[in-house]
Amino acid sequence: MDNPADKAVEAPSQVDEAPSARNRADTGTLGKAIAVLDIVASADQPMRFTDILAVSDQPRGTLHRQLSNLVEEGLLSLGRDHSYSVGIRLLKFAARAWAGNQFRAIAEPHLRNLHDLTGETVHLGVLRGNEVIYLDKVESRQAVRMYSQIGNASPVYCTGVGKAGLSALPDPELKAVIASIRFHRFTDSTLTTPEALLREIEEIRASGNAYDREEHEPGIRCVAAPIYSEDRSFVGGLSVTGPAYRISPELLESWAVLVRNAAGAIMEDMGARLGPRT
Amino acid sequence: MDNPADKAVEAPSQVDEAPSARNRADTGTLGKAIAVLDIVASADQPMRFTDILAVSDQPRGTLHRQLSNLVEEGLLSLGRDHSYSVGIRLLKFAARAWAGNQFRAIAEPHLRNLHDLTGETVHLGVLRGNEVIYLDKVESRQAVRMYSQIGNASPVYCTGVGKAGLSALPDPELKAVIASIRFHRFTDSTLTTPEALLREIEEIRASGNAYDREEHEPGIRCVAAPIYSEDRSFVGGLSVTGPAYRISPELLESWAVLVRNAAGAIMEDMGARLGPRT
DNA sequence: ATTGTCGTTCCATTATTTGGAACGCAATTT
DNA sequence: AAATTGCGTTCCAAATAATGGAACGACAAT
Repeated sequence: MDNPADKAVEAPSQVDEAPSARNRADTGTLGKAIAVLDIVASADQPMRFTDILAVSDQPRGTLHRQLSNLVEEGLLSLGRDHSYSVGIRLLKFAARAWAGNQFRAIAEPHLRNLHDLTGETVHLGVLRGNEVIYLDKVESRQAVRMYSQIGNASPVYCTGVGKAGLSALPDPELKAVIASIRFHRFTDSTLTTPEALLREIEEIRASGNAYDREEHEPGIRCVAAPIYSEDRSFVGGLSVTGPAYRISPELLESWAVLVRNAAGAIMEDMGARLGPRT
Repeated sequence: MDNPADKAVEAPSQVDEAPSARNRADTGTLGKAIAVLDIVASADQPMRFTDILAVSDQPRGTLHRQLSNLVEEGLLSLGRDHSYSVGIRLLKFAARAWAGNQFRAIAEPHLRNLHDLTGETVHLGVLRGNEVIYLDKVESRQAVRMYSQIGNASPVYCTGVGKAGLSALPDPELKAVIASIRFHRFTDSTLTTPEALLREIEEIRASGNAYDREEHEPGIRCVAAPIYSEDRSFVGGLSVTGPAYRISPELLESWAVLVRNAAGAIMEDMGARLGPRT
């Protein structure tokens, strides 16, 4: 594996204990088990015991019991070749999470409207740590299978929705999230340093729009805008995405205001339906 | 092969720990936390603390910490009105579970084929305890939104896929599952006793097909067939479903062989791709 | 003001997780 | 064939985290 520019191996004394108390949230035994689950879920292929042992920092015996419990609960499934993969029980949970998600339900008509206006694919996502999780999407040709994008987790620093979300975070949290990123160069345009990212966040805050200029996938551009609750306890975004050959930078920019308006409308609706409370 | 008179015969040295020893699978702290998660996920509406307290048999302090941990981990989300709902982090896990699921991938072309032959909706599901979880579906009009059925959990005893799956279980497990069912009468035709269910399982074993004759939803019929691994460690099924006004019992029965063939083809494919190993 | 409900916090007791070491089994090497 | 290596699994005393009864604070209704 090549580590060209992401040699930012450690910035040791950067974030001292206090600010980074974010991820050290002490969720006890559950947290450790879910961390193991996350390792398996984040892998591109089924992992065997030793693979997991290498990346988790748990001792053999402990890890084995954690995996066994996860399997027993149906959160993982253990193939006959001793490979672990994510269990189907999670489908049930996710189906409920999706169907019951207020934000998604409120945003949906606005996504459709934005799609009608632009003719391109519209995505809705929320920030979760240093990832963005897509909640919904609207596109013309439904040839793509369900679950295609929904539920997918992508990095914050090279997606429109991700950067839009970051721009809505208060500075302390923003710094904490950025500090937790391990930058990977997906394309020539990918931002690979905290400094470059921070600089762009400032621009996004000024303009109200984030752009993905083929930073995640070559040939894919998008314009996004942030969506957030008043207290910033909830942060997400929506975006319009299309192929570079069809979407010129100028066209993309002409959609910026539409995206901002849609984001604003969604926030207004959320305020109306959730917000009258102090 | 049928064990006709295996009534309440107790196999003394068998698993007679306790009738409910099944769910006492000792997954420790994790199991308790997931049980709480399941309570929230199974509810039709967001639950408040006291609601959960009433159905979980945990003391206040304990439950509160479990909920807090689940929220902290993103498996639950806590609304400002103190209501808990399933967290979006589960979407990420589920997306991986779905995309990486071998069974689903192998079955997909057969589902499409079955849909082409019948013109009606085809479902694929697996057994999970006394529920069936739908993994995939193929239908003509994609008007229904994604996640519509996929990931949904339905009772085993009143769905085609569920009863088909049950018929593939070895008797001890079958009895254990049936013992764990809390029967609910959805329609006039719903089976509501273990005896009636067992009787029907025998018929399914004999014929190879399970039917849902408007037992779950009025006006909805389906014919199903079981799919299982050789050692029965994995059990599921597939079905063709349609509205009663369009699907006569005779038509439904004429599809039975198609459904059985599709199920057989899927099992063959699974054997080829997973099975040559002893 | 008063009572009741609900969510939250506290802390000594208790039960669970922990993790180093050893085991059993294949596949590979000598 | 015998020895070795790699891998998943099991065991158990020590360490740690979960437990749960009780008290607290906020808010609403009386």
